[in-house]
Amino acid sequence: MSELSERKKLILSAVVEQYIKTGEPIGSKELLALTGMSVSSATVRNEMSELSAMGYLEQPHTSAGRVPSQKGYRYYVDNLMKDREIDELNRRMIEAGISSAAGDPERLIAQAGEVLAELTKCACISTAPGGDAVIIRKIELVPVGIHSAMLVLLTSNGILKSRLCRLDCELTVKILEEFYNIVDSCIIGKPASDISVVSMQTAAASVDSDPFAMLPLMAAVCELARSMEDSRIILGGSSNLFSHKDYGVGAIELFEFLNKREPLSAVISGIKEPLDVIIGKENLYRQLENSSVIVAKYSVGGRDSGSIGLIGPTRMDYESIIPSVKYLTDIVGRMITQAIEE
Amino acid sequence: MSELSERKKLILSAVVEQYIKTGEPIGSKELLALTGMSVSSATVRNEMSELSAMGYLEQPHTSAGRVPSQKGYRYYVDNLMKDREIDELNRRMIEAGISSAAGDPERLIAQAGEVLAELTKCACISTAPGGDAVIIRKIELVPVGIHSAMLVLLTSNGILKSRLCRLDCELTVKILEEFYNIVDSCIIGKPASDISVVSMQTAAASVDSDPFAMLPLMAAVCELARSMEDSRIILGGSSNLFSHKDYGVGAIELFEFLNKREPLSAVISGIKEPLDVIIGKENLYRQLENSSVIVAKYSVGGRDSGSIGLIGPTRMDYESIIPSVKYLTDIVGRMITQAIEE
DNA sequence: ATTAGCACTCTTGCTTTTTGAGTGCTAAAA
DNA sequence: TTTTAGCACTCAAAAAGCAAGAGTGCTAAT
Repeated sequence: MSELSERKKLILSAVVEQYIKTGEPIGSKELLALTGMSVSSATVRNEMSELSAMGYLEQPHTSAGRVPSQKGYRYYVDNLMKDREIDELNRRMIEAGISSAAGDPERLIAQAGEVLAELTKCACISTAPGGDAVIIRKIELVPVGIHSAMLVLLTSNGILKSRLCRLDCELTVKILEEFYNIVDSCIIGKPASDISVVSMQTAAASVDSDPFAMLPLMAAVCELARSMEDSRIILGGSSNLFSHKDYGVGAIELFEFLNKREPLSAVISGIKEPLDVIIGKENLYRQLENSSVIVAKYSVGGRDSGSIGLIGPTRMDYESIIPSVKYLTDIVGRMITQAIEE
Repeated sequence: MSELSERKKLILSAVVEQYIKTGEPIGSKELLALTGMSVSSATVRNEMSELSAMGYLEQPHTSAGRVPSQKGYRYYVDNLMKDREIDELNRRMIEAGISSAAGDPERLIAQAGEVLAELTKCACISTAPGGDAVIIRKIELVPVGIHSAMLVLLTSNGILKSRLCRLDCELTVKILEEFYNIVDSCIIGKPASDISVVSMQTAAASVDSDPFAMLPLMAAVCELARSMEDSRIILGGSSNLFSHKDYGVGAIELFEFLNKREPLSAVISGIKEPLDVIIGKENLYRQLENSSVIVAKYSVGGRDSGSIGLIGPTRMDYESIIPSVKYLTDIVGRMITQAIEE
């Protein structure tokens, strides 16, 4: 597939990089100045013309310069781009930005997304650590009033959710006791995905005293367990999208698409490589056809646990962003591993 | 100040209402058709001309109809607008929208804001219940690993915050015990605003064993107490602003302004009336000069506890939105009161 | 105090012109 | 065969011009 002549590679690469920098189509003269090649502009024009025919470049209209096509970006990312280390500056920013949230995995991921988004002027979607085997570690029921209590649920990946719930009857010591019995026998140590409405109902029914007292509590447990799954997706810095004139008013549509949340998990999950770049129309969703997505997985304790994805215009600075994403997933993985395993 | 003739009032009122409806400037003929007055268009023109001179109306350009000026809106809101009940439909929507979050004050406010924003196509900023006298009701420290524990803090207004924290040494029973001692004696029952870094440090120093073990925990308590204050502001439905063509591209700037969060508390606090309308340039911030803000306070157990504010274009439907806001603050206040006091 | 009539002003939408960057092609040169 | 100079051609974007229409403000009559 790498059948391009060296000169073509040089030209393609220059077009991509310059276009990323300026956003303007590149003409033959400009290109000449840029690369410092010692041929005439006519020669360059011929080469560009061929690159167009091959599908790597395209022109907005007949009398304009060239811009990279989707295929052009792809070739650039796969073959031409240098594999840089992360900028010193970016590294510092990332470290400074996330250090404050070091101990708390959920906050850490949220913070990391925020920092990365700010740094790259992209939107960031990420998943809190989790994966297949989230098990419930601990449940506490803290009485708040006579009829209400705060239910707190803690999972093996260090995520905590809470919810205030109201009882129909008074919250007696007996009820508390029975609640903890059920919890200890049927919930603790189980995967969160196993907690279903029916399993909770049968558990509640097995209780000595009034089982109806237990129901609202069990329902709340279910709801929390469920929300563990749902709320894993975190969106950060989505308003950065407005700063790119590439999108124009389309930014609004994209913004609203991202804010729907539901489709996002499909966007960043289901990659096989540790880092993947999806360019333009390669995306599943029409709404992303002018965007590129860079996703990387992070792993906790040696196993894949979540991923962090960046969304920005196709014309994004791949060469500098990719190392940042790589670095971030790396460090975040290490930090969470450290926080959880003692 | 109510020195306008009846006819002028009728005209001003019609201009405001029609402009709110269509967004187009109103000409003399259209106005005539609208009000059904039995005079000629020339007369109406004279009246409009006077209203312009008085500052209640203005024209985008010489040959266009009139639109309300800021002063015009102000007069309309203060004197002309009918004091309606909330629409049956809106009431239903609100009730349906917030019922699911009934038990949990923080979620309730967030949800209420979301619903109100959706209903009115405005952005909604609100403050979670709190006010001066938030006291700390309960603190739990749930061990997670040997070196880390989840700190959970619950306040009198039903808000719960949690944070995972790491210790430098092992988390022994002794440390737990001493921690709870400090908590019981120095923290529980105190207002959150009293929890300062120094008071925590002295508390930690008073402990038998290694006081350094306690420090990270105390720091975390501080941080949580502080975050009670900071995170009270909730922003909802801000992307609705994009649906108003009034803002044009200015919507982006406004959106970014709102997303900064910091200035928002100044926007919705500091009102004296139970419900206040701030129109256009009356706002403190330049970024809001084309917006109006409707703020209402809600009270929990008889005392002011927080507020809910709507932000939309100056050309918003005051007459129908105001009753909705009034109703929502009312019902939210009642619900939280019920949830907290048993 | 109203009203009819009319001249005047400006936006809006449309078409036309101009300009300039950039190409593609051809024919000559290397 | 590859490169280059030269030139005609294309097309978007900016500028300029034009016609229509809505709406006003003023004046003089009612």
